Amino acid sequence: MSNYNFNDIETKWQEYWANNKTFKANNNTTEPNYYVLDMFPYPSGAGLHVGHPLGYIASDIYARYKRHKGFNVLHPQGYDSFGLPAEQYAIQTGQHPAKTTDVNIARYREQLDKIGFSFDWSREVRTSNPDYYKWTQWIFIQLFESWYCKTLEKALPISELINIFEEEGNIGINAKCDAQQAEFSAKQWNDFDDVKKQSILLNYRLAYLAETEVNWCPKLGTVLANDEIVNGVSERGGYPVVRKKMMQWSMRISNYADRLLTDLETLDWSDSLKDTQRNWIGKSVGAAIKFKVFSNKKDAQSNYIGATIGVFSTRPDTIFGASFIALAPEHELVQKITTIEQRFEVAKYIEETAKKSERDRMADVKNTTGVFTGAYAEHPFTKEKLPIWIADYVLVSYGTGAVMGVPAGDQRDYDFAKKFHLPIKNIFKDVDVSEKAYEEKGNTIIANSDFISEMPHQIASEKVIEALEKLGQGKKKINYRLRDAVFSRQRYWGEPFPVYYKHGLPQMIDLKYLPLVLPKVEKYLPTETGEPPLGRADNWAWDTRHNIVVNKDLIDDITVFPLELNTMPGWAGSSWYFFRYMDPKNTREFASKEALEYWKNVDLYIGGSEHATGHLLYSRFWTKFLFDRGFVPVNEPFKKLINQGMILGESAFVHRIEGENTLVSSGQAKEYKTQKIHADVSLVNTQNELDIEAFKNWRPEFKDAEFITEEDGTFKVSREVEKMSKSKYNVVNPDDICEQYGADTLRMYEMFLGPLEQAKPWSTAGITGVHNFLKKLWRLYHTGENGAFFVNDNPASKESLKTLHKTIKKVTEDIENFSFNTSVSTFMIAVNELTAQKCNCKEVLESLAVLIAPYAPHIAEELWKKLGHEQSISTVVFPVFNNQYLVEDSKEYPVSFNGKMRFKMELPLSLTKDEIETAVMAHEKTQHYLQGRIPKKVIVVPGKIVNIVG
RNA sequence: GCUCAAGUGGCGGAAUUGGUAGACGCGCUGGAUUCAAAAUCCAGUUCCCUCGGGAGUGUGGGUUCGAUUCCCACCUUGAGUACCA
Repeated sequence: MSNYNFNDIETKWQEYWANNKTFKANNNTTEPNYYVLDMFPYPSGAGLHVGHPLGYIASDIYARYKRHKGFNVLHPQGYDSFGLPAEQYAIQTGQHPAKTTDVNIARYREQLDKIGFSFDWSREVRTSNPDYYKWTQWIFIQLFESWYCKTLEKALPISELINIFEEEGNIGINAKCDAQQAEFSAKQWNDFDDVKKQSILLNYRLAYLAETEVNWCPKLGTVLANDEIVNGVSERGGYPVVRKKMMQWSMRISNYADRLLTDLETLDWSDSLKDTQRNWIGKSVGAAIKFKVFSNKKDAQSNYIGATIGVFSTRPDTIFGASFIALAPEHELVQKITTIEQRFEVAKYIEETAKKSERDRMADVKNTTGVFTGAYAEHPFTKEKLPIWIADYVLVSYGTGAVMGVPAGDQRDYDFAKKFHLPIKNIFKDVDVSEKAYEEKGNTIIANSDFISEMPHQIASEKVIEALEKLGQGKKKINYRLRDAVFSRQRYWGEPFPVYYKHGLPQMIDLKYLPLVLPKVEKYLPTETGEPPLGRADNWAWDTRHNIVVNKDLIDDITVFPLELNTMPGWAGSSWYFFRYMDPKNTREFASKEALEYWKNVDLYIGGSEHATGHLLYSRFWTKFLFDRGFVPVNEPFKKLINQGMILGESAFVHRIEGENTLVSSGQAKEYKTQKIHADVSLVNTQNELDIEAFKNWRPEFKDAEFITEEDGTFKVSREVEKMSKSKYNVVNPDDICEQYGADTLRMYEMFLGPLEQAKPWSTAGITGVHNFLKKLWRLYHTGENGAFFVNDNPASKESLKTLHKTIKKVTEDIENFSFNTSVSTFMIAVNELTAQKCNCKEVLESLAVLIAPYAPHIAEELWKKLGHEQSISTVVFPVFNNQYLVEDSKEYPVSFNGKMRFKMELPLSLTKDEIETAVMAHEKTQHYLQGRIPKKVIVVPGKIVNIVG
């Protein structure tokens, strides 16, 4: 007697894989290699729910499949273990975040192990481990020691830049750096003192220290990157965010904007994800135009105040429609150009707008406000004097922080002109702008515009740019929305910067003395003086004579200096971890040249789309940088990327009659005015019946509540699909599923739920179908007396071979296309057919076990062993599809005409090629299609398709 | 507002170089087995119907011998982004 005892089987094989290091990847083989990666998890205290493993299961199926196909597969896993929740827990409890993190990781590992993943755990990485963040610090130093040459479009060592400065100054340098950098000659450079030189170099370094306007979250006590803010509040916690100027480390990611954009073309990612990154980078092509500023309307050179306002416009063709210039309230020229009469008004307006938070400003979009500066800008062609206004619809952080107002061509300019009674000049042919602006481009023809009248808008744009260049008042310009990434966080639980400050200038600690390990602090909060938590550490100064960390009392600014108090953001460690897996134990390099050369980049990366503008962009940026500097051999980290869809929860609700302590079953709820209250899904069975007693215990405030049931006496809840989360009481734990149905059932069911990339609700109700399938599969191999294992060596029947090869074909295609959901169906059909055929043929059943192994590895291993094999099934070659088994037994021939027509026709067995051609030509539908036309050629692909060309 | 994705039975979903729509599973109905239940097995299950058939893949058009699939317009839902000049 032998039942499908999944718990025993799974425990047994999980131990076997661990003990035999079955999935250990080799760094040096002659076989082809393949790198399958999951986005490593942040180990939160809540543990895993059934949604988390979805992507891991998919990647595991693919990794196992690739092993069967003879690849040396790298399939590692680790933890993104620096992060906010552990720190906030530390603030509340005083427990060191490292401890919390270790506990959480242990729990994660336990949960992951139960699902039977083929991870190579010998390569585990943890970003919070000093052996790991040593190299995060090292990469930071490399960024600091690099600049970006625009001519070569690559990062170069800063030492080369210094050489150029010494020889030629900075006049010939085509670098992307801070725009304000003044020109200097070689002689001037050599005469600068060290402090001056260092501060100039900071303007070129890829990691640089600068006073920047940042998103400050007072509640979290830290700055946030743009991608960490959602709807004007912090992504984590939902706290308000304000703009604030602070001295911060930043990354010059904007240097890479163009490459990050164009190289998207080379990647096998989904279009929607590429689009998200394109939008985020936000390239727009247009013109930079300079307007001379005059103190009044009169056309006299004496009124020119010696300043120009630069604007950026994507529509230089509309320049003759400009009727005003608008500046952002924070624009640096505001003070300089405002006339005496307008000073008071302007100051008042700026004060008002400064008070508004980012959020208020967003909420207030429809409300057009502004104030006149008293100054005028000269139109470069008409010499007309356009009034200069200040308006808060202009953003200081985009373009130049100033726009030319063209009411006819832009709705915001139009609204502004209407409100302040500025002229609206129609510069479009046959277009009505009396009600609203005309923003379409299409085939617009320009009118009333001097030398560009009657031209289509694209040509007009080019002509205007040409003319501006002649005047020296403008040129073609490409603008990006992507801004440099702030890299400092005022937190404890992150990588310390390997930086100390000598006379206020940052100095890097040499690699030899890394890692610079996080110091101990008694509290994880900022200091009373507003310094980050590291300000509380006593041992936090750098002794340059002994190259060690010492007590900060010893700071003398001669040999002992203060260390940086900020830490790195969460994305630092996750931007390069995929390289570390290649050589995780290396103490001399972040990964050896050989390992990097062997594995190259990640072949398949699976993870959530929420990282589109964060992790995935930063990783690409760092990889390109490391590539430029020759540290890695690849320009892009992730060749193919799949976003798994989220698994949603099915929340359960009980209906409560408003104002009463009475709960009513969902079928009766329409009769009353009710409100819905979340009930824990574990208290509800698959028929949506609530366990009333358990519910009362769970929510004691309903202990005495009255329950209005259905007529049959049951109490039903209503269901709604929501995100799976603890607060919605709809979390399903994978451990429970493994316990009740087994890991193989969980794995197959998660795949069966629907397409990998699609969001879908979890419903435990349907799991029995998949579980039954595995039981049937088991029975297929146990047809002996009393359910004993039984196979025979008889040759396979034609029928069974057909079933088998149909299945091989479909499953292979499915795996290659990541349609894991349909191959589960294919397996079900195969098992049903083989059962009906009473197939006991060893040969067929062996192949079937291998086919199923990537999906349900435990049962496959067990069956494989019963079939008499010693080796793990994971070493077995995947079955190969053989067309002949389908052809020989098939009477139906799908027919395709020149790629346009397909139908099935009944043909006798074993026809020759010529006979098939004749039959096809005589076929009624063929005749109908051809309608007397004579085809040039008939192509016959055995058993599959007939193509008629002509 | 803009960008993208998706709309198919009671439910999750199959089916694309355009060729029998609804595979597979859940649920439901009936039957077998059982003292009974669970489990298992078998049959049925898009809708309408006068049992001959008719309608049908969000809506309306178009291309085609033929459209869930391609094209146009619209509606709905979801995701991202948002005063980006």
